[in-house]
Amino acid sequence: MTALISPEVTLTRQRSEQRIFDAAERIFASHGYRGASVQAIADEAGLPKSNVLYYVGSKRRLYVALLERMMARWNAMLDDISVEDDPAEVLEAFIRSKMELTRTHPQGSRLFAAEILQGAPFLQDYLRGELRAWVQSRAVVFKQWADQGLMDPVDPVWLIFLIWSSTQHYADFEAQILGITEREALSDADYVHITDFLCRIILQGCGIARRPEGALIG
Amino acid sequence: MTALISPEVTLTRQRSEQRIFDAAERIFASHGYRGASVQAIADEAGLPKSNVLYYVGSKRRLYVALLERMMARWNAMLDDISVEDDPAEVLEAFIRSKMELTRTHPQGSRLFAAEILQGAPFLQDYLRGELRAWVQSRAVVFKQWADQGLMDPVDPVWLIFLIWSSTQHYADFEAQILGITEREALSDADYVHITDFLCRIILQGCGIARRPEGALIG
DNA sequence: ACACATCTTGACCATTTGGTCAGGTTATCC
DNA sequence: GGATAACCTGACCAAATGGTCAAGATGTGT
Repeated sequence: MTALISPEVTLTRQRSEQRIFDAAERIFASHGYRGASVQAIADEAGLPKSNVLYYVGSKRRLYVALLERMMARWNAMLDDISVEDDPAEVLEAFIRSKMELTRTHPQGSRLFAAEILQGAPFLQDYLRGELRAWVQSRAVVFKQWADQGLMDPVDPVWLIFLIWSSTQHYADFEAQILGITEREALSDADYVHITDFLCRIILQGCGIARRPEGALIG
Repeated sequence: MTALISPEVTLTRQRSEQRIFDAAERIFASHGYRGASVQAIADEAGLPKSNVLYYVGSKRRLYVALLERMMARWNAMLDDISVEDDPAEVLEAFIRSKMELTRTHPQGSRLFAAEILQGAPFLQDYLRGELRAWVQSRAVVFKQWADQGLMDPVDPVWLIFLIWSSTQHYADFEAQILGITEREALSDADYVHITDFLCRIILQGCGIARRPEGALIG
């Protein structure tokens, strides 16, 4: 096939890796790192096992690549905030974008959950580095908002975890939710309702006036 | 050893099963059903593999027994409610007991999460039967409270999921939480703070007056 | 048409998997 | 001190595991 200058990537390779990655994400999401077998991933992708290994090198490398892909999506969602911003807008945007990540990438969300469940051996650096810094920087701003009387004085870190957990849940526990609510799947309309619900409860729960139109209240 | 009338259980058996169950709960919680190996469980329990299998019969039976043990704990937590009850008290008790389950049985909580993550193949009946009925019966009462103006008209089912998710999170995502908050473990004091935080946000978020002392408000 | 890198895959390997079993040890009741 | 049921475990098994490799198929730039 085409003789390419080193770092470039064939079309064939792109297509195969796409199939493998998507298949692997499903399998790893369901069964975790150890519970997933290369054979199962190959079957899911409709390729021979040796072909899968030709592209990804090893099960471990494939898993790490998938985690990195998911962390990249996560990072893409996180934008900066400042004290000058409106708490209502920021928190609502935060909830909505996190929920959107769950809705558009349920498998990736579950993959992430499975990794945390096994003690996050592959994510220690990320959690203790980037993500910790991210949380702490938001926490500072939340604290300032509370000091200014723009929201109730709640612990910012638990608040962030509340938003993460309540949205993440709709990917990780989808099977439970579908079983209980007698649904085949969660529709886009369901996601709209749930997101509105969460925005409402959490903003009101923090004592944040919703979209105060004007400016400061304190 | 003692010749026992059939259904009774030896002390030796009790002790061995205890060790095996606890070890298995840890391993299954970390790695899921497929990812856990009998050998790993045996090592964790400090017993030869054949001895583990002597007691539990098979990996599958062990897993199912553990799920049942966890569901029993869950059921023990769920008590009945009626329209006459005080919404604030009921919701707060609900949050507190769910959080207590998470705190006292983190491994079991994670085991449950892993089972749901893999699509809940062993819990379909439970989810679509008992648990669905439980949710629906609470939903009816919540709805009546809302109609009486005792709380905001929020969807009861999403509210229940919010409580489940925000509490469950502290078991399932413990590794993430510890990494981000620079903790070695969550202390009892942490749990108290988090529980208070969640009660506060969720009750206020639903427009429920906290412990109104007197009686109805509507 | 030739060269050459990419791709494809069945055969194969050592190790681990869940599970069985036979032959033994232990403990307690009578 | 037997009798007997419970307990224990190393040896073993077929199947599945992650991974390697060699030999060939494919495609494209020149």
